[in-house]
Amino acid sequence: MRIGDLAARSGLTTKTIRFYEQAGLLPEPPRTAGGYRDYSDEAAARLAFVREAQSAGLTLAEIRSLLTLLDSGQVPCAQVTRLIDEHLAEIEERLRELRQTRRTLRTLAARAATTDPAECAEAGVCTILGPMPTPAP
Amino acid sequence: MRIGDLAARSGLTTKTIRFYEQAGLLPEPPRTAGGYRDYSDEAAARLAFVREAQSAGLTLAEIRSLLTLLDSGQVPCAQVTRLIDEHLAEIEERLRELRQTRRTLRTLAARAATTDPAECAEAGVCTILGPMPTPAP
DNA sequence: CTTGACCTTCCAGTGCACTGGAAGGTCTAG
DNA sequence: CTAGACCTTCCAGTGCACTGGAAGGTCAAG
Repeated sequence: MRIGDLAARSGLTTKTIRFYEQAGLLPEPPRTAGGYRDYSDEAAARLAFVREAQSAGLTLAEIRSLLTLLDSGQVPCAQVTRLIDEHLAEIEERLRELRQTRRTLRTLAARAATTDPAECAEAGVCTILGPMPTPAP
Repeated sequence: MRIGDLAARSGLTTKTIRFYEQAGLLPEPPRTAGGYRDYSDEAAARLAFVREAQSAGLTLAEIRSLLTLLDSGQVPCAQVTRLIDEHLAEIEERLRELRQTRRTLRTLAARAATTDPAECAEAGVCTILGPMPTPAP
């Protein structure tokens, strides 16, 4: 599979795939006689993993270290488990934050729904952004 | 309140606060005779709102447009409501994504827990990163 | 043999959200 | 009056994750 096919299959650009290779996220594939990169299906799975991890908020550096560990084969799996657990904890934290923000925005939305534009005009500022029920962190 | 106090109160740096002012997120405060910025308590609330919105994944540009709308006073509150609803939808989407990733990582963790390091050594690659139960998007 | 799609490397630029540092002004305590 | 903390502006740099473009090579179809 050439880089264009892999790009199409993974939903990335060829640019991004070369960038990931250079960043150590994707191993250098074999080349054809003409010098083209020749990917196996495994590469697509790897890219999928990268995107997955990325959407979890992991940086490319973190993903690289995770992949390097996974790849090295002679890795203490316990360490892999620890890494995964760490990232799970991070995700839980982000979930909590997001839920908090959703709560805030919902409050905002409710206030906006019951706010008369006229009332906004009276006060100098739209009353929606008033004292917020935002528990200080 | 001077910028250092505001920084301490909001958990930001003075640099960041000036940056936010320059970015149009925080109105230019009045100055003391000596030229120091002189903030009211409202500024702290505004910064809290910015951080809140930011942790929801909104960019500073989005937050600025939201604040500008809220500030202009003569804004159709309906439009504010629409904006908030949009961002709520985005948050819901991010929550969905995060939950999916959490599922994936948990599967990974479970596999790692039941994987014998010896088995990893046999296959060229740690078996944890195998075929993933990742429903293609 | 040429056209066009696709590939190669290399280097530079973008957008976001800050962050650092220089050079200098202000204010309070001793 | 001076030291030190804190403030000012301005400009440049950082880190991340790409993205664009130039200059040129490869390959299948016509």
